[in-house]
Amino acid sequence: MELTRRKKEILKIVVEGYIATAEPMGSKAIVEQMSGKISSATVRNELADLTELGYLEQPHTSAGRIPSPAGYRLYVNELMERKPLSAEETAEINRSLSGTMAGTDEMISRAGQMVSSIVGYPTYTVADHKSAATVQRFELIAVDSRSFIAVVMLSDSQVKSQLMALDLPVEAEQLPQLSHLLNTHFTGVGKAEMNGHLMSLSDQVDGNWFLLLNRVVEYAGELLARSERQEVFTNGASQLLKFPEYRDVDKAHDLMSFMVDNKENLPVPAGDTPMQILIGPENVNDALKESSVVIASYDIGDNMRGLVGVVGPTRMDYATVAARLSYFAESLSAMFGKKNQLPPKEEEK
Amino acid sequence: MELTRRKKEILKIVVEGYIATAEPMGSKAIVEQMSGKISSATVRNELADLTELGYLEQPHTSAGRIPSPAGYRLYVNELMERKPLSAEETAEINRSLSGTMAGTDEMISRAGQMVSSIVGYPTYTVADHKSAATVQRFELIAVDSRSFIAVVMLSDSQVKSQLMALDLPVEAEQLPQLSHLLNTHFTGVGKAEMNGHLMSLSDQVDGNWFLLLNRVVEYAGELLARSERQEVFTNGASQLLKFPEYRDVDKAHDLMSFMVDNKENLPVPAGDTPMQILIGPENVNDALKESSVVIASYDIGDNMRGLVGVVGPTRMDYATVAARLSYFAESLSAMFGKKNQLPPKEEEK
DNA sequence: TTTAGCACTCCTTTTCCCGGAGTGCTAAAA
DNA sequence: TTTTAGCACTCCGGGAAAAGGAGTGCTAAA
Repeated sequence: MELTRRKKEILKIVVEGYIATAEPMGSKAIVEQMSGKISSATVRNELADLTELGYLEQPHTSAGRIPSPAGYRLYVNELMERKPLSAEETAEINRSLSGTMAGTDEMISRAGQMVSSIVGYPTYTVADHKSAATVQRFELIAVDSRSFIAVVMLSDSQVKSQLMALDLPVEAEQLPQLSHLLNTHFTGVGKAEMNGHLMSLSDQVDGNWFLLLNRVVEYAGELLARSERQEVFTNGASQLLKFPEYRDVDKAHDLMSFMVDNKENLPVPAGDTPMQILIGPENVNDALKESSVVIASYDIGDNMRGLVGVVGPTRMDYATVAARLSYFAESLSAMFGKKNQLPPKEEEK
Repeated sequence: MELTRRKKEILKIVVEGYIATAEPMGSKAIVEQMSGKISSATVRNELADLTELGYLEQPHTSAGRIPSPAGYRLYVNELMERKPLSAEETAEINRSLSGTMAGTDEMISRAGQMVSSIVGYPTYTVADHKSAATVQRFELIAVDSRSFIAVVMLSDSQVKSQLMALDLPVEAEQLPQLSHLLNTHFTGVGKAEMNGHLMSLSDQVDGNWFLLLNRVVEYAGELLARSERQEVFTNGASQLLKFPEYRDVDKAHDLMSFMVDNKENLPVPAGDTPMQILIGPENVNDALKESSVVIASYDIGDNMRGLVGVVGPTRMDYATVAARLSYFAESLSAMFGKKNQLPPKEEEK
C-alpha cells in the first residue's frame, strides 16, 4: 500500500529534522515545518499511522518520533533530494584532486582523507582488482658491484622498484641476461605458479644466479600478494566523536576499533552499482548494526575499481553525503581515465 | 634535599598504584603494599610531606593522593625499573618485524602500528632526514611507443618509479641519451636548483625532449619534496578511549584530532638522545599538556633517523612503554643496518 | 618518632520530587 | 469521514536533599 502524499511529507520532515538535531520530533515542531497548514492533532494521527506501519519509532511513550531503519530506507529511496554542492565545495574538491600526481594507491588513500574532511564522517577506501594481477615486465638496473635495482611492472600498470643488496658480486653485463630470463619465465604468471617455475629453473642456472632470481621473484610475489590483499585504508575515525550517538565512549571505541582492526570486513558493494547505501541493521556486521554506510565506486583503468565508503550514525546526512560522494566518484573516474588511458581521439584524426 | 629512602618507596607505590588503577591512593592501600611494616598514620605523615614538597597532589581534601608531574618525573628519572619483556613479547616483536621486506617508509609506518598494538597506546612515526636528499641516479625504461618508466634512486637509497604516459611518441633509442642528460644535470642537486638547470637546458634540446625531461624532473622534485616533508604517521588513536582520563568525549576528541590534523606539531626529540620522556606540562603544545609522550629514535642508514612516539595520559605506564620502545628501537636499528649497509666483514677476510 | 583514635571534610551515589514535553483518546466541528 | 480542540496521562530529565563512605589531619599517648 502506497503512502499518501501527506504521510510522505511528514515522514520526510521527521527524518530531516532528526538528522539535523538528533532530537525526536514532536507533532508541534512538525506543524511549524508545514507552516501550519494542518493541526497538531491531525499530525499526531498521521504519526500514529506511520509508527504502526513501521516507519517511525518512539523512544518512549511521551517522546516524539524518530525514524526507524525502514523509515530511513524509504527516505533514501524516494524522498531524499540530493543536496547540491556549493560552488566553493566543487572548487575545493577540484583543487584538492588536482594537486598531486602520486602513485595509484597513495592517490586512493588520499582521496579517502579528502572525502572524510569534506563530508565530516570517517571514510574507508579500497582498490578492488577485478582479476588477479600478474607481472608484465621485469627490469634490472646495476648500481654497484654488490647491488642493483629491481623494477617490476604489474599488469595493472603499477610500477614498483626496490634496491637489492647482495652478498655476492654481480657483474653488470649479466643483468640483461637475468632480466631476460625473468621476463620469459615469470611474466603473465600468477603468484601461485611462480614458485614452480622457479624450481624448474634451479638446475638450469648457476647457483649465484639462482639466488638472485629467487630474490627478485620473491619481491614480485610480495607485490602481487599485496595488490591482491585489497588493502583497506581508513580515515578520520575520530570524527565519530562529534556525534551524540557516540558520546557513549564504549560505543565509539567499538566502532572505531572495528574500523581500524577489522577493516577487511567493512562492506564492499555487491554488483556494479555506482552507489550503495546500507542503513543500520542492513549491515551484515554486528559492529555496524547501529550505523550506516554509503559506498561509491569509481573506475581506475580497465581492471580496477576504487571504492570510497562513508561511515556514520544511522542518522547520517544521506542527502549531503550521497551528493558529495557521487561528485567525488565521477571526478576520480575522470582523473584516472585521463591518467592511464591513451590520449583521446584528437590525436587519431 | 634528597628524599629519604622511605619517602621514595612510598612515592613509587603511589605512582605505580595510580598508574595501575587510575584511582587516588590512600594511606591504607599503601600500608598493604608495604606489607604492614608501618602504620597508616605514619604513611599519612609522609604523604603530607611529599605533598608539601610538590611530588603528590590531592584531588580534594578527603581523597587519596595522586602523583604530580614532578612526582612522575622523579619516578621516571630515579625510581622506575623498566619492566622486562616476556619471552612471548620478544618473540612477537621479532616475528612481526621479520615478516616484511617492504620499502623504507612503509616499514616505518608499519613499525608504528606494531608498537601501538604491543604497548596499547597510540603512536606516531617520523623519518627524520639529517641532510637534504638529492637524486643519485635516473633511469628510463621504454614500455611502448607512448610510455616509459622513470626510475629515480635517491641519495638515501630509496628507489621510486612511475609509469609515464606521453602525448608524443618517443623512440626507445632516445631514452638512453635522455637518461644520460638527466644523470649529468640533475643528480646531486637539491630540489631548489633543479628548475634553474632545467631552464638552462631549454634551448639546448629539442622541444619534445624538453617536455619529457620536464616531466621526469618534476616527478623527481616531488619525490624530494616528499622526503623532506618528514611525513608523520599516526596509529591506533582509538586506543585512547580505553583510558578513563578520556572518558570525557571532548578531551578525547581534542587529542585525537590533534594527532591526526596537527601531526607535524607532535614532539620530536631535541638532540641525539635515544629516548625521551615528556610528562604533562613539559609538553610545549597545549593539546598535550595533560598527556605524556615517550619518544625513541633509531638509525636508518647513515643519513636518516627514525622516530617512534607513544602518546598517552600522564598516568602512562612508563616502565612498560620505555622497555618495549627501546627494544623496538634497537631491533629496528639492527634491521636497517643489516638491510642497507654492505654485508658484514665475514666477506672481507 | 611512631601509632591509635576520632572528628571532620567532601565526594559519590541514591532517592525523591517536580516540571514539561508529548502523547492518545474522546467528543465536537467541518 | 476527516479534522480539530481539549484533557488526562506518561515518562524523561534535572535539581535538591539525604545517605554513605573513604580518607584526611590532628591530638595525645606509646
